[in-house]
Amino acid sequence: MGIRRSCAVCAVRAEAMCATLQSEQLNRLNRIAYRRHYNAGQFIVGAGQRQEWFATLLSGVVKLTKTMPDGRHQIVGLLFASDFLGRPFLESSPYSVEAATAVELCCVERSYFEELMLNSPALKQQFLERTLNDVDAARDWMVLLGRKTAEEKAASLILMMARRGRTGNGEHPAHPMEVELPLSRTEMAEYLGVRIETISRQLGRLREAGVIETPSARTIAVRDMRGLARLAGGDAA
Amino acid sequence: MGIRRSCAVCAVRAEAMCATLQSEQLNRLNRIAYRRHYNAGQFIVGAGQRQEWFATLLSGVVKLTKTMPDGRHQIVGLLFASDFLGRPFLESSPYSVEAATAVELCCVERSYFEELMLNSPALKQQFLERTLNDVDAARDWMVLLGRKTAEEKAASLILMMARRGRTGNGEHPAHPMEVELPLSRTEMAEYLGVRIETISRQLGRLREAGVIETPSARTIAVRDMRGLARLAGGDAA
DNA sequence: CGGCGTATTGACCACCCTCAACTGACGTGG
DNA sequence: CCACGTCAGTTGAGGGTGGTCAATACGCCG
Repeated sequence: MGIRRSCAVCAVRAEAMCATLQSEQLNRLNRIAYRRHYNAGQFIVGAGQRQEWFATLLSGVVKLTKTMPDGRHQIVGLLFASDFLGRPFLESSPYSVEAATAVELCCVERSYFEELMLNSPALKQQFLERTLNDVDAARDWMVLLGRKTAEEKAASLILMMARRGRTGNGEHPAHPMEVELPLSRTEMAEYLGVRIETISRQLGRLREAGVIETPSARTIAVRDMRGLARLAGGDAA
Repeated sequence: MGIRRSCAVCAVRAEAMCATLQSEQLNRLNRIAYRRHYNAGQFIVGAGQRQEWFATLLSGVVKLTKTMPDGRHQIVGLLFASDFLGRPFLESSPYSVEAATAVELCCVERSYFEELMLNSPALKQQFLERTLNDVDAARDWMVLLGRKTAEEKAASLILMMARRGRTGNGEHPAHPMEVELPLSRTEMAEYLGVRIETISRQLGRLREAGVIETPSARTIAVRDMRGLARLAGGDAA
């Protein structure tokens, strides 16, 4: 208490989109931005729904999912800390947005953000480059979904998580490096385009191959990063 | 002869990104833009290669493909007339770019385009909105790759082509509506994440179901658009 | 007509899906 | 303290979709 929440002490400030803002704009942002909290599993925005605000993800993991008329799900993207949440210039969200873990957001009104983008070329540039990266990431994932085997898919996911969720303790991470999965087996399956049983079996195979250990259902220890990358089918995907 | 190629008579001017440019900028563009031609199958930019120019696609179809170390291919995007070709703000192309049909491009130097985006907020806005649409399209395709059956994939592709390649002759297109496929069977397979033989068989099934006819290998006549959409698994993907 | 590349068709099989039973962790209540 | 229910994950058995390999048909061109 006492310390007002402020951009100055924001944990993701350096990596988030607002990093480009000038002090004057930042002061204003500081006054009008507000927080939202969600528990794991809660819906944030439904598909086809209009979202009246945009946000930067402060902590937790958010999943973007699409659902077919008959109920088949596909996770089409994950958001991590410092990522932007929202779809400007479109009336309704093209997918549903859901908290995969407990989530903390830093939000601004839709209209404010759109105005800010008009007045701040640097912000727009930031947003553009992020969006271009999103396209690249989505296309990378298309290779995984369309061309990789179940084992390669599982290995690729663990690899991605290991690279994202850096422990941050220096150049040479601990061996075996532990990865906390923000996804349940069901969510892993929805992300990789396979069934949950297949996930279980492939994790078993990776364990038998000696490249990972599974101390608990949500924890994976990578024993052989090189071998894992090889089983993932090469990173040129 | 006589008529100098000019933006004023450009067939895709209204839909292309340069539509936002003011007359002064357009005059300059008119002087320095130049054309490139490619035959079907030719490489335009190799993966990992630096592209010294960007372009608007005047005619033809361009495919963006990714290749795994062992040679597996996945088409991760198609470009049609008026689409933008290039990846600003990145040193090397994240995929290889190839002509699917004969292709005509209207090109400008990379440095010129990047400068133009700095000076023209409207152009940058255009580009941003296009890129956001690319993300949405890629994510739609992720649903197809991860969740649809082979039959749904085939139906979805034909449906997409039917909607893209409008004959332009009014509200009620001819019945049966003919679609000229810009892709070979191999390319269809690489786009849908299946084998070429599967494409053949699924087209056969759609023919037996009475929703399409195949007058020639590259021509598909849609007899029952509604039925095709149903077999495609619903458009909420 | 022969040759070549593309597409189709057939036979077989493997990978992954489906359905089902089982295990383990956790929480509640008797 | 243990019985019981619940939920997530694992494991097993069997089957279907789509992959693999091979032969055949078709279209185009010299």
